[in-house]
Amino acid sequence: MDKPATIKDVAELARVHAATASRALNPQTRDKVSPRTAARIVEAARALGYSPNSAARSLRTRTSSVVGVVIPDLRNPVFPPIVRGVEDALREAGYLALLGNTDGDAERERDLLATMRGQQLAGFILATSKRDGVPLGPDVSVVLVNRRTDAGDVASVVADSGAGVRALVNLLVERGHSRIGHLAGPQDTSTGVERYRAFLDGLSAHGLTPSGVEFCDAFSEQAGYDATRRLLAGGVSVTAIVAGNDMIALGCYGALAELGLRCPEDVSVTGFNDMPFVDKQRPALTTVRIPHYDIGYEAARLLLERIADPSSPPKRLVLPVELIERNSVARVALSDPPNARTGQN
Amino acid sequence: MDKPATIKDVAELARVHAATASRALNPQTRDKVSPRTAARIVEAARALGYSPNSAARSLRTRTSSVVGVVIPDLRNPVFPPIVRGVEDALREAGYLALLGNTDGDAERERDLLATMRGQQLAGFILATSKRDGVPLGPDVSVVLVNRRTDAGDVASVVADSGAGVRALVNLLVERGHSRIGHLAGPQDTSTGVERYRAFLDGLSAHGLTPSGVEFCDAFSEQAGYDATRRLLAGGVSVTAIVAGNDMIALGCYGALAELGLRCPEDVSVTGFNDMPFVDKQRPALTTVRIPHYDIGYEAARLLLERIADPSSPPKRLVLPVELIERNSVARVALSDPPNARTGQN
DNA sequence: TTGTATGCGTTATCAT
DNA sequence: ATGATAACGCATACAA
Repeated sequence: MDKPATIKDVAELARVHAATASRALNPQTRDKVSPRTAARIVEAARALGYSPNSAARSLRTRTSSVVGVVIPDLRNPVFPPIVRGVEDALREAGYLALLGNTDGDAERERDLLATMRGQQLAGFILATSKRDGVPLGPDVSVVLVNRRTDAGDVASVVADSGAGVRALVNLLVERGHSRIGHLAGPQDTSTGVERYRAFLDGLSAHGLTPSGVEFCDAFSEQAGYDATRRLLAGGVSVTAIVAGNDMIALGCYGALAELGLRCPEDVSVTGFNDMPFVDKQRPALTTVRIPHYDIGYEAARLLLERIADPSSPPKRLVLPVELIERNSVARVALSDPPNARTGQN
Repeated sequence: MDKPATIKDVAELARVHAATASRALNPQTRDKVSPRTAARIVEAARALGYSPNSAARSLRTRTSSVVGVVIPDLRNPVFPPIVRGVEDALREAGYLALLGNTDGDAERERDLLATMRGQQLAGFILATSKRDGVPLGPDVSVVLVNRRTDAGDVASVVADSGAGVRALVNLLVERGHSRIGHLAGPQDTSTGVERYRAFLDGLSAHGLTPSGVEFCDAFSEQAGYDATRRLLAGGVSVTAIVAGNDMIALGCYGALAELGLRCPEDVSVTGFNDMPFVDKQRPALTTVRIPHYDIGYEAARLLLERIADPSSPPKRLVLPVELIERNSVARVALSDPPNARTGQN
C-alpha cells in the first residue's frame, strides 16, 4: 500500500464501478448517484485516504485548481498581504496559488507566463506594475491588481489612489499649507501617474498650483532622498511635501534631516501605503492606508467568478482607502509668511 | 489553430512519430535521436509555439516541476525573503513554487499538505515553526527551513541562532553588563528554545546566570510588551534585555518607555532577525541578521539535489549569522553599581 | 441510478 | 535511429 489510492481502489472497496465513484466524489455530479451508494463511496475514499490525482483530472478537464500569481518582488512590503489575501480566497474555493516574481522585467514576465501557461492554470492574478498590455490571450481568465489596462476588457482591483491623494492635499490645505511639493513615483507605473494626476487635481480644487514636482525613478528610499535634494536644491520653498509612497517619504525624511530642516515643524511630509513600522518612525508618518489584503482577496474572488463563468463581464473594482493621521503634518507656523491667497477658502 | 499545439502536431509537421518528437524535445533523451531529425523537430516545435502539457507529463511520469512551499504566514516579515530565495533557485532549475500559509495551525497544515500531495509535487519546503514531526511519508522529498526534526533523517536549512545569541551576550558583557534578562520566544518553536538555551549557555560561559527570564506566547510586539512588564514588575533589576526577536524587542521598547526607563541609557535591548526598518527605530536596534534569502535559496538547492538523487543523504545546513551593532546597547553607566564579579574577565 | 467505453497528451517499453 | 503501442488516472457521452 505504498502508492496513493486511485479512484479505482475506492470503487473496488465500495463495490461500484470507477465511473460511479467519480460521480459520487465530485460535488458537481453527486446528485446523479443514489445517496446510499454515495455515502459508501465517500466512506471508502476516506478509509483509503484517497486524494484525486490532479494531473489526470487536469488532463481530462483541460483545467486545474491552480492559479498563477505574478508579482514584481515579494520583498516589497505591499505584496505579502496581497498574496496572503489571494491565497485565502483561493483556498476557500479549493484552489492553490503558484507564485512568481518578475522584478518588473518584461522578459522575465513573458518567460514566467509562458512556463505557467503550460501548467493548465485556471487563471492568473497579475500584480506587475508596468502599464503595458497583458501578454495573455483572451481565452485565459485574468485579474489585474494595482493596475489597469487602458482598454476596459480586463478585470482589475485597485485602491482609490486618487481619493487618497486628494485627502492628503485637503489635510495639508486645512493645516494652512499652500506651498506644496510632490515627489512623484515612476511614471511608467500606474500608481505613479495616478497619484501625480490626483495631486494636481487636488491642488487645483483649492485654486493652488504645485510649488515643485520631482520624479523618482523608483519607489525607493534612495530615490526619495535624491528627489528631495533636487527639489530643494532648485531653491523652491515648500512647507509640505506629498511623497509618492512611504519609501519615498522615508528618503525625504533623511534628506530633510541632512539639510537641517525639521519635520514637521519646517516641512510636513506625507506618505502612501501605510507600510509596517511607518507608525514607529520619527515623526510617525501621516499616510494613506491601502487595504492590501482585501485587494488580494477580492482579486481572487473576481478571478474565481470569471473562471466559473467566463462569459461574465470583467468587473473593475475600486476599493476605498483610509487617511491615517499621525505626526508628520503640522499646521503651518505663523512665522512662516502665509501665501497671499490663503484667505480665499 | 485555437488550441495549443500538442506533441502530435509537432511530430506531424516534422514528419516523424510522436515518440520521436518526445525524445528529441526532452534533453534527457535527445541523444537517442539523430541530430538532423532532432533539429527538424525542434524547429517544428518552435514554429508551432509548442509547450508541453504538464498535466499529461505529470500523469505519465508521476512527478512534476512544481514544489510546495508551506509557511505559517507570509505577512511575517521573515518569510518574504525566504520565499523569494526559494523561488529564484527553483526558477533557475525550471521549477515553480506552489505557496501555502498555515497560520501555524496543525490541522491547516495537514489539509494543505494533503491537497498539495494530490498535485504530484516534486517535493516540499516546509517552514512551519512547530516542532512536531513531518506529516509526510518517506517517499516525498522534503527540506525543512528554520526548523529541524529531532530525528536527523530530514534535510534542513537553519541559521546559527546559537552563535547569534552568544555574540549578543558577549557584546553585552563586553559593555559591562552582568544583570541580563531574557524575553524568550514561544517554547513550542525551535527558534524559541534554541535561543533560550543559547542565552543560558552564553551567560554561563561568562560565569553569569540570568537575572530573569519571561516567556512570550508569540513572537509579537504585544507579547514582548507584556513579558517586559512581567519581568520588571517582579522587582528584578536588569541593565540589559535579550529579546527573542525584533518584534519582541519593539514591544520591550514600548514597555520601557511607559515605565520611564530610557533605552539604552537605563537598559540596553537586543533583537533578533534584523527586520526591515529596525534600523530606523529609536534607538536603532542592535540585532542579529539572518540570511533569510540565502536560507530559502539553499533550501531549494538542497531540495533539487534530493529530487535529482533521492538516495543522497539528507544534508543539514547551518548558515552563519551576523551581529549588527546599532544604538540600543550602551556601556553600563558608572552610576550603576557594577556587579562584584565584573572584574573577572 | 449505474456500468461501459473512450480519450485527454505524454513518455516508457518493446519491436523493427 | 525510429515507429508502434500501451498506460498513467480521471471524467464524460452513451448505453443499459
